[in-house]
Amino acid sequence: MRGLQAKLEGRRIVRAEIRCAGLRWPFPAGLAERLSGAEILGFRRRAKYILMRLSGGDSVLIHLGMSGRMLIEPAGRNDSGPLHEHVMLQTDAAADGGWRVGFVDPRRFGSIDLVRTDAEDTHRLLAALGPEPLGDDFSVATLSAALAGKRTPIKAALLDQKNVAGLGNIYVCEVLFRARISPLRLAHTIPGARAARLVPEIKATLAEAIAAGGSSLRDYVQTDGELGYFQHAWKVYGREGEACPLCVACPGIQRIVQSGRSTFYCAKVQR
DNA sequence: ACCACTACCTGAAGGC
DNA sequence: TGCCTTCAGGTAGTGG
Repeated sequence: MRGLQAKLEGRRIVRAEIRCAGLRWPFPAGLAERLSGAEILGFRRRAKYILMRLSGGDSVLIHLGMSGRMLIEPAGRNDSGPLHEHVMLQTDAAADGGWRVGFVDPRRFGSIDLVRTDAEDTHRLLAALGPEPLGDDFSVATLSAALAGKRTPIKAALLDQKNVAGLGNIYVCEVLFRARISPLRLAHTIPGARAARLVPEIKATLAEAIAAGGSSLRDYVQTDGELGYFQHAWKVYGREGEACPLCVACPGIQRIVQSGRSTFYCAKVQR
């Protein structure tokens, strides 16, 4: 997001190449034509979506799925880019020579759609999303209300984007560990003292992740091989069998499967 | 209504 | 060495 804003805001798209019919869903009709010639006015994030606002009243709704990334390089290359670069935009030369923006997504879980800027939040993918965890709308009171009466495990409830938007599997594991709450505990037992522990940990974990430049897949190596990703700070995720950082004589970090997803936790610390 | 489970996709990693 | 299987992730849709 920060790189996108710094390099692309105020620039005009002079070329758009669409190299496949779609990813998670088909691309909207006329995507290349509606991108070409538009000025990039700004960016906004909502949950795991990026919204790129264009002149002309369109916003581009982008989801990076799990393996997607936006590759920004100085313009000049005329080849088809790296493997799995499905969409490529080029901006005007201006003072810096322009940029080549590639949407690269090997596993094709990402998506790109268009939505009218004045109705962004009514898009079917955004309409039902819960509050932004870093916003004022997300509080002990609102999370408690969302979880009240739910018989599903808290792990699944935090992954449900209707309750809180933007948490993925890794962050939910980390957040529950930091709040010392068992992932198996039913959601309706969280409101109250446990929610009071959980909410600050959700905010702190996401704030740290954003400051560190985001997360990365355990099995997906960035092409630049750059280190310094948030994964180095994971306390439980991917650490099955390792010692729990908070207790000495416990059996260590366990891996279980909930809702078809891996959960990592310490059964002694998390209750 | 609520909740659990699966399909979608590709590449990495592990087993034989 | 190389083929085959398994697994990871987010979310819409299905089935219970």
